[in-house]
Amino acid sequence: MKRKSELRTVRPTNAELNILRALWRLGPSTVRSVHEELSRVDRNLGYTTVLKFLQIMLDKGLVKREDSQRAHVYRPAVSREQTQRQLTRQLIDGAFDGSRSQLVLQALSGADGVRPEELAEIRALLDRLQIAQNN
Amino acid sequence: MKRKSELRTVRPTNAELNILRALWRLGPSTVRSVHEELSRVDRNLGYTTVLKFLQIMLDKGLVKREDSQRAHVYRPAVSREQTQRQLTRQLIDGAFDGSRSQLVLQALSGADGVRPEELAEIRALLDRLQIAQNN
DNA sequence: CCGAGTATACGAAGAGATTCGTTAGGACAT
DNA sequence: ATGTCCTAACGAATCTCTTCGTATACTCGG
Repeated sequence: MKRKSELRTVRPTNAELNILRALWRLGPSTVRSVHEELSRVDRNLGYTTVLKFLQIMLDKGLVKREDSQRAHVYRPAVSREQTQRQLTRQLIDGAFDGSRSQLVLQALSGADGVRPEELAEIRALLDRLQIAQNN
Repeated sequence: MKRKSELRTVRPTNAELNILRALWRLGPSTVRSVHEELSRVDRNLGYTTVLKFLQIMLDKGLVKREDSQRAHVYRPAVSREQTQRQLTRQLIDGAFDGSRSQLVLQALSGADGVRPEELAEIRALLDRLQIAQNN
């Protein structure tokens, strides 16, 4: 009696996030595909574990399912960007007292490896923001 | 038989992070102080709940305790910055496939409220990074 | 039709996180 | 000394997350 009552999107747990990442990489996939993909990294991950998670995530509304075929096909119901936004906001609120820029500074400082083109991209975004503010 | 075996710092849970934030704000505090501080936001938080968490956190090495007085005084054993770094790294790895700059772009875009001085600060940091790279 | 192989569904165990109730002891005013 | 008021300590209930074992059902080649 709760399946349809998703006003806001649910926060994926760590394990769920792993599954979502596989789905974002692979696109619509069977349980088997997802399991194989994740097995590359975690050798001991069980098939039914993945299946169970996908069922849970279906219930939470994190994935959608096409079950016309015997092997059901799952796909993400939340976008990568949307999820990244959600988790980032959560971190900002939870650990940076709501200060977006503190997070940015944290992420950039001690930066051994931010590539030049990334720096340029960030700089470009800053320019756009600053222009927007001057209006 | 595990108290002293902290090679790396433990990831604080959500509730623990709340307590740490209170301690970072207040400085060394009794259970009562922390409880009062957190009660402002969560009206229903019990005193013994806070006490229990502080005991757990002491065990995990997240806080230190001065128990010469009857009312023990707790203080953070991990710094705010250290914890922010840890959690940020975790988010980058878990949700941004290790790309620091993707997180930065995410945090800045859709930015309704990044104040001008914050933008300037970020820009200054970028300058420093770029100079460092040209050496 | 039957068995081997592959799928989903279900339940439950075990670990971790969260929250308190209850107990017991110290301080101190009466 | 006794009752009141704080305090810490424990243990336990509850919830969530993670992981599988087992049961059951479908499919297809022989």
